[in-house]
This record gives sequence, structure tokens and C-alpha cells, in this order.
Amino acid sequence: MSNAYNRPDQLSPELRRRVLETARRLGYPGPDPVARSLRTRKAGAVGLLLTENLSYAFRDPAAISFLEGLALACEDAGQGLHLVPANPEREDITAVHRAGVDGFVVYSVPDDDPHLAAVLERPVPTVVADQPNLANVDRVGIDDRSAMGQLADHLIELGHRRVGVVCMRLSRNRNDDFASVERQRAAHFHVQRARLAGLAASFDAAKVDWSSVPVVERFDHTIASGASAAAQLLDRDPQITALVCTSDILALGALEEAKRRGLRVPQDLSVTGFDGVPAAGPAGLTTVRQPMLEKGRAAGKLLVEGTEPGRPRVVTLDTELVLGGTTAKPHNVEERWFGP
Amino acid sequence: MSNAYNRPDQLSPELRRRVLETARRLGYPGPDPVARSLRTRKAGAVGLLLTENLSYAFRDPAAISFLEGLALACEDAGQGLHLVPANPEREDITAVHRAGVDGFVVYSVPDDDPHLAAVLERPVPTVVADQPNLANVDRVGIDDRSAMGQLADHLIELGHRRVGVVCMRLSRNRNDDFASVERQRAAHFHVQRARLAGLAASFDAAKVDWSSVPVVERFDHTIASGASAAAQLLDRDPQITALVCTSDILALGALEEAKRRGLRVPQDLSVTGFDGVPAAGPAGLTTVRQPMLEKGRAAGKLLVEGTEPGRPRVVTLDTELVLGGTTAKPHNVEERWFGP
DNA sequence: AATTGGTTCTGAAACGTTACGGTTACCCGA
DNA sequence: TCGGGTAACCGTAACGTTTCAGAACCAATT
Repeated sequence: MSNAYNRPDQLSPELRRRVLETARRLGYPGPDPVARSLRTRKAGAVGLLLTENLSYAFRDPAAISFLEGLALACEDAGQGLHLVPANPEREDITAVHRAGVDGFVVYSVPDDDPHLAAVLERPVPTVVADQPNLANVDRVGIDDRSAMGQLADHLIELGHRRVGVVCMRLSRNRNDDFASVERQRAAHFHVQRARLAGLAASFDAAKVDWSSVPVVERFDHTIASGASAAAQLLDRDPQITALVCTSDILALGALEEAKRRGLRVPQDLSVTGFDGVPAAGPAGLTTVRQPMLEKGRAAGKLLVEGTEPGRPRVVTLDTELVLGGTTAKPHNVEERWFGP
Repeated sequence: MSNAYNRPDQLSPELRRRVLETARRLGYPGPDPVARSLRTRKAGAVGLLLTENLSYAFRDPAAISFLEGLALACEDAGQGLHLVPANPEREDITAVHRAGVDGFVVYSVPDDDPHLAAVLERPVPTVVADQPNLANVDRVGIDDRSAMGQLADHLIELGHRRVGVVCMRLSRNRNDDFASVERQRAAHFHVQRARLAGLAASFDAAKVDWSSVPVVERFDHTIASGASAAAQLLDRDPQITALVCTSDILALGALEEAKRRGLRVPQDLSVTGFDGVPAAGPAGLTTVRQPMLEKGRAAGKLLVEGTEPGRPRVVTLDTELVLGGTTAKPHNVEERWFGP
């Protein structure tokens, strides 16, 4: 009987000593955590689902910050953090079923992801981050739509009317090409859909027909992707005065491509990002800063604090428009003042 | 009977359908992963122990790379990655006991860490990284001593004789101050001890009495720590011509401090790092590049491939001396040629 | 001396699964 | 018609823990 380990007060010191002594003599390695979990119905760990190769979590600065916050919340609660290996390519859902956790945090997965469905079917609390309104699921995020709208308004005020957009993947199937308005509207990634919608609303309001604005999509979220997307846009329309990117990583790639072409930023081309990752500061990027660390921490807190069966709790964090040195008036704006 | 879920071949499609149907009707959420783990004696997850606040793993670039590699190995094997919350300040060992994992990777903990002891007592395979020779434990690392020796030789060749050293914490107790030779020798962090030993050997061989070389220790591994340590050294001896830092992070801090003082690098002061983190490239840092990602991947592979009970396996990875723009001859080296 | 109260100890049940062996049912050839 | 073999099905034990009820014990009170 291993009350000796957990309830030292329930038995006499003498017996405890004797039990522990014989246990050691018999080579007893201490209570088995899995059996304990089975009995107590507590795994002592929070599961994290992200629909990317696991290692992606350590490659994307925004994801890293989110994880840092989540880890903070977990260690405050004495919980482990169990990263679930959910390969996006394969629809192999078993990892979700195998994870012995007390709850899940789901970060930025498409709304039609089978892994997400599997998580929701499990009888454990779940918190989603950067995710659309899911019936009866706690959620933390930002107002992507209005934040991106603000950024668009900034560009519009500067005088930009001919812009190109670089966005992250919109769906689970790869499309490294232009994205039609229908595809934008049908995007399965809430964050991307909302940001594009914010842009569309602002530009439409400024009498720029959104359907004429080229939007290029990239499946991989890397600087190289941002660069190639920028190239694709500038090849299509060299008259573009601003590139709006839905993430800082993509924007950093766009900056690289601009440099390669000898385009001066912001004189010849304005570039904007989104997220406010550490590397955005040195680059002077105009972007929307969002509190990724707080987002992760909030998600973790929501989960470990336990969810009462009432209506789902929603945490919406503030964002901040950061005006850097990568945006300015387009150089042909004066001409336009005196134009026809 | 939930053979229906796992052994579709053992029963007729008809029965399977019927079982699954009633299961759904009864609201059966699928096999419980913890009970399954208990029965099969497999948790499907790898535990990671690092003796820092969990969130540290996402703040230190070197740790991030290690984790990325580890995550790669885990997802290849379809294993989860369970981050164990081991608070270094508190000796609370329970998290190690509660973790339902099939094995542990232990990364860069002091050799007297109670968490490490707890891991080794558990009857699961263990791989340590950046750790000293542990009897019968698989291990992956680099030759810190000779790599640092090479770096020291480079400085010595350039003519540096009066140097200062900034190192990471040497022990679990905080000492943000000079570290005596005894303290260096008794360091509980293998990596730091080996690097200092490498420096000592090289400088001693160059007839620079190691005990006269000031070594400043910092508990927190941050850029700010590196800066304040550099300041402490330069305050003590403004004649120092080179600062050797045992990590790139600390070296980046030293560069900041040099700039603050108006010291030109490398003309007035040489600075070296260790690790080869991404930020070292842009900074032009002279450093030792080590394959952190590979290290993590190797550790993961060793673990999931299973350890045969023979002698422990040891993987030693190669390092590369990277000569950047932060080292040069000390400006008084010519004088010395014609000196007494 | 018997009842009460409290403490320490012991035994058995339950957590939910999988592995395994036994039983039934069925089909085919003799 | 019967025997043998295979496929499908079913029941039970075991994984190692915790919990909880009750037994045993001792001391103190009536």
C-alpha cells in the first residue's frame, strides 16, 4: 500500500518507514503515474493541438510566444504541457485519442480540421485560440478584422489605392497562387478570413473594388514564401504601391524581395505586416502588434481554471497599430492630386 | 467491447457497425487514453525535463532549436512531447513522478539536480543532452572543452593575453558575481565547466595564468545579463582586450555594453560567443556553431529507438569555429612586439 | 467492566482498457 | 449425418493505483 508516499499523515512513522524500506529493497520504483491518473482521473497535463508539424511550433516566432505564455500558465498550475503530434497532411487522428491530458488548447487550426473535431469529441475541457466562434467552446483571440481594418485605413489615408496582398494558407489544400474572392470568403482559417475581410471592408469603403485587389496565398509560413509571393504580385502589377501581408514573417519576406528588386521601402513600396514579432522591431515594420504571450497565457488560464458548463467564455485581447518606417505616401500621390 | 475501435479485423463489419452505433447512442467518447496506457504500458509520449521555468524553453534560441529537433524526432515516431514543469527554485519533484511518459530526455540540468535523480529512478529509458558522463545513460552532446579551446587558441593567436570571461550559472545557487577557480571546477553544469576548462587549458598553455583571468557568472541567461557582466569585467579591468562569453546570448549583451561605452568592436574590444544562434549571424559574432537541432533530434531518436541494456550509447556532434567580425588583434599588440 | 471515541491499519472495489483463451456457430468435405 | 476446422464472438483477468469502509487496537470515560 503506497499511502506511504502520498498520505504520510495517515499512518505511523514507524510503519511508513518499514513500508518504504521494503519497497526499496524490492526495487519498487514508486507509484506508477499512469495507474494513478486512471484512478484519480487527472493526467496533470494540458494538451496542445496545432495543425502543423510539431516542430513548426518552434520555428514561427508568433507561435513561440504563444507557447511561452501557455507554458507560463501551465507551470503556474503545476501542469505539464503535452504537445500532440498532429500531422496536417495525414488525417491521422489517433494522436489526439492517445493523449492522456486533462484538457486541450487548440491553436490556429482550420475549422474543418479532423483533429479539431476529434478534440471536441473528447470529454475534456477545451479552449481554442485564434479560432472562430465555436458553439460552447471557450475562446481567446483578438479582433483580427477590425485590427486589419485599421491598418488598411492607415494605408488608404496615406493615399494607397493600388495594393497587393500576401496571405497565409486559407485552406488545408495547398494553393501557392492567387486567391479568388470566393476562396477568401470560404477560407477555413478564421484568422486569415477575418483579416482579409477587414481589408476588403476598408478598401471597398474607400471605393477600391476589392475584387480587383490581387491576393496571393502561400501555404508555407516562411520568409521565403513571403518573398516569392511579393515577387508574384509585383510581376503581375509593377504599379502596386503597397504590399499588405497578413503576418510579419511574410512581410519580412516581402521586404527582402523589394530589396532584391532595388525598390526602396517606403519610398517606392510600402510594406505592412501583422503580429508584432520581435524581428519586426529592428526591421521597422509597420504592423499590428498583438499580445501573443498573453494570448497563450490566457488560453492556459481558462483551461486550468476549469470551465463551468454555462455559456462559453470569450477573451478578446487588445491590439496596437505600430507605425514603422515601412509605410509612407506613394510617390505618385502628388501626381494624383493634380490628375484628371 | 472496444475491439471495434482498434481491431476492425477481429469482428464482422456488421457487428462493428452495430457496436459503434450503440456506443454513439450511449454517448461513449471512445477508449480512454489513460486506461489504455495503463494496460498497454505505453504512454505514447516523450518527457522533456529542463531545469528552468518551462517558459524558458521558448525564450532561449538554443533551447528552441533543440526542442525543434526533438519535436521532429517525436513526430516521426508518432510520439507526443510532454514538457515537464520542473521549477528550479523549488525542489518539487512530483511533476517528474506524475508524468505519464515512455521515456525522458533531460536537457542541460545540473548534475546534482533532484529532478534528474528522480528521472533516473523511474524505470523508463532516459537520454541526457549536454550532460556529463552518467553511468549507464545514453547521452548526446558536443566536445565543449575542445571547441572552447579552439576559440581560445584563436584569440591567443591574435595576441590577446588580457581577457575577461562571462559565463552562465555554474550552480543552482545564484551568484551574479566573479567566480573563483574553485567554483569553476566545482560547477554542476557540465557544459559550463567543460567550456571554462577548455579556456583554462589554452590560456595556461599560452603562459597566461588562468587564476588571474576574471570570470564573471550570471544566473539568468539573458542579453541584459551579458551586458551587466561585461560591465562588471570592464569596470574591474579596463585594459581587457577580449571578452569571452560562454553563450551567444551573453555575447550579444557584451556587444551592447561595448557600444554603450563607446568601445569599438573589434578594434578596441574583441567579443566571442558560443552556440551559433540565428541572431549571431547578423551580429557578425565570432562563435562556435553547434548543431542544436541535430542534438535534439539525436536525443529523440536515441530514445524512441529504444535502448538496449548494453553499455550506454554516446553521440558526440561536430562543432564549427565561426570567425566573425567581432574578433581582431588587440590594438596594443604591435607595441608588445617592440616592448621589453 | 463495558461503552465510547479515536487512531492505525487492512482488504476489497473500482477506474477503463486490452489480451487472451474458451465457446459458439457455421461451413465444407467425407 | 457427422466430424473437423475456421471465423466470429464473448467473458474474464490483469494493468497499479486510490478510495473507502470497516476491523482491530488502545486509551479514556462512564
